[in-house]
Amino acid sequence: MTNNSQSPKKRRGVTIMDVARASGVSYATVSRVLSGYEFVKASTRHRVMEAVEQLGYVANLQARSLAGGRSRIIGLLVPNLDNGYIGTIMRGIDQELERANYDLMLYTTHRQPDNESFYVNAIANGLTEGLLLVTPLVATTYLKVLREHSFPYVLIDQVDGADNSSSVSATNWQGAYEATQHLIELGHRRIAFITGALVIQSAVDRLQGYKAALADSGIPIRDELILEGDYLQRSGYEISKNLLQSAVPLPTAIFASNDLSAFGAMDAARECGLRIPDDISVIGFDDIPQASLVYPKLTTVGQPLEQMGKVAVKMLLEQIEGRNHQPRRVTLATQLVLRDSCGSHQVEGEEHSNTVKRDRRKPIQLN
Amino acid sequence: MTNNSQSPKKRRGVTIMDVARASGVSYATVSRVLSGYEFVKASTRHRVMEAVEQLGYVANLQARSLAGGRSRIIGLLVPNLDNGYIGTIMRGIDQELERANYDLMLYTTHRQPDNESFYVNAIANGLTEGLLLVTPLVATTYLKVLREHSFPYVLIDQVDGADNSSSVSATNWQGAYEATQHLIELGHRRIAFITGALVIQSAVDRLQGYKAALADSGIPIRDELILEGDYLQRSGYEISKNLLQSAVPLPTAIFASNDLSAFGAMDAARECGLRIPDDISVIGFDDIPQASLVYPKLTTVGQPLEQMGKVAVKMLLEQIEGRNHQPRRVTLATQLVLRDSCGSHQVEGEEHSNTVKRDRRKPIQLN
DNA sequence: CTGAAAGCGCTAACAA
DNA sequence: TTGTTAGCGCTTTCAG
Repeated sequence: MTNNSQSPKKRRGVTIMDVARASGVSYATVSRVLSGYEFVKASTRHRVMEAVEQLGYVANLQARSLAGGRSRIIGLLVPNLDNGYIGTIMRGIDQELERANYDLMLYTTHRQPDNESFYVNAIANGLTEGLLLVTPLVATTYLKVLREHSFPYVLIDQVDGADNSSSVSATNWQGAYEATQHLIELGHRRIAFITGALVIQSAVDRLQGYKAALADSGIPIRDELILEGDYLQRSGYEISKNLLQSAVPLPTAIFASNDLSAFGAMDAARECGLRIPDDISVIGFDDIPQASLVYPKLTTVGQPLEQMGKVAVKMLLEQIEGRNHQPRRVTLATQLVLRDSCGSHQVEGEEHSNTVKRDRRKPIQLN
Repeated sequence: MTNNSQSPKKRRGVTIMDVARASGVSYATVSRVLSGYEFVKASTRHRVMEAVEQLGYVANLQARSLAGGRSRIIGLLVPNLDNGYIGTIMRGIDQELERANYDLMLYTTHRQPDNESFYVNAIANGLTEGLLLVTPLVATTYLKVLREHSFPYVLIDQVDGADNSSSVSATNWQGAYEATQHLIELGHRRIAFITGALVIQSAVDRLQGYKAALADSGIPIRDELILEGDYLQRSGYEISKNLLQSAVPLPTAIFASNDLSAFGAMDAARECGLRIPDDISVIGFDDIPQASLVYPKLTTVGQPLEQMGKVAVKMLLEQIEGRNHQPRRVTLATQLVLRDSCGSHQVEGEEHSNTVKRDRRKPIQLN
């Protein structure tokens, strides 16, 4: 009978026992050395380390974690991997995790949005020491689960309105305000706004910022210029197409709630024979990597995505390592990134009035 | 003395024991039910499942895996997360993993390229059931380790020349051949080529494909038009800048070994006052998402990155699930993606000769 | 069909 | 300073 077992066999590596044998101590001592326990005779430590080296021993995370140790793994829950947005945040997360010597488990939920709660369960029960959530559309139901277990987690680019969760987000309101103001200063008066899905707080904040800026400049808010989108390029395109084909007079600028929908708007504008920025200005939000690749390069409100990832990790580790358990809400500043998709517009029958100037951070000029 | 333990306390969830108690069976039976063991009385199974449901039991992966079960986690080792390339592959991986109900552990090695072997160790010894490697620059040393442990792994976009590893890659040679041929058919004769790092097999293959196409068309291969790059935008830029400032006569087309360096080439061309594709054509390789966003949209050799991810997962699972252990090398077809960055060039003193036509797959026209 | 029991590799008291 | 030992939660024989 041949020995081709059907089930995958577990191949075992060098264990702590092997090291113990090789260095002539009990395996508890090996464990002590490995965990950096202080009171081990230097010579013993030395011998153990040598054996470790020699045998190429690497700890078995699961056993360690099962036995009450630390897995040094944190989980990242994201809706999908479809655009640079997540990727950029991940880069920040990854960098910070590296510094702290943690590993990353990636959970994608593009699957069953409802079932996210299952994940959370599995995770909380499982090998992860903490969770990073980039899930704008979460049914906040499972945040409760996490909190009940006092399981460490941090929300990214999302706040937990009712409850108190730690979160990292950006100045959505202000970013939108400044972007709008920028357009106004360029002379635009008819500024269309494409929202994100309005169940998302950040989307609402951006809308409010837009409205506030208009109001502060005494420009009437026209409902027909506010279109509800969902942060996707496709909807940005369709909404804009529709708008540009029907609105009279045409808006002279479109402010899209995120870069992706701004790309859609650009496509639509082009298809309608409009030149950007000559005939119409477009401004986005996020500053994902593609923003500087499209043509013309997109002027946008930069979110410090990478930074947000980093900060989130820091906050999470604070919780995990027991330094701080109070929920903290950190808000990072957005910054207007001037590129090529916005141009000035001659306001008819009005000399270029000195529009409201507020104290504000200097936008940066990028290429 | 207050009870604020400094170390993160382990919070325990519902265990198999709880379920056993609740359903009045031994915990071994619960385990059986959970693992889909056939010979359990239907009624028992039912009772157990109910308890599971009711208690919200979720298996502890580590315990399961430690005890010889399956963790259903596979590891992905990547150099970094810096561009859409990895992201696209990941998307494919993720999709396939979802179907098979596995989770993903992400290891980024942008850190210490040397230390990758450490990872492999840690992983092989750890919680992962298999490994996907997207590490073009690996010191193949640790592949040996994996093989010795007969640990399942699959290389993506990379082949293991000497040894026999399972791998998924694309038709690099042919893709480059076709791209070059395309340029030739457009009338180009002076075609510069920016290589990838030539320690990478795919980079070499692409170079060979380029040379072969030239040779087959009777066009001399000029060393001064072959520039060694490293797949990065920056080097693509610098190399091209340099070339465009010094070469006489100028090349009429640049074939960059990947999209990123093609972007660099485009930047350089623009800076030199050259219009694309009017003055100079640029063609890339990969077809990362950004390729259709840059201006003009990049004509490129499409690699089925997402598909490669999927196939890699399939192959890995074949190994893990014991269906197939022989190393398999799968090569997926590349496809020329025609966009806007290439134009025809009038060949001087030569009527448009009927260039070599081979049987080839039809390129696709995209926007 | 189901229970009992032996670990998987490691950590963390508890002794010595 | 070091050894002994009891689990962590689960899978898997081995007996019923």
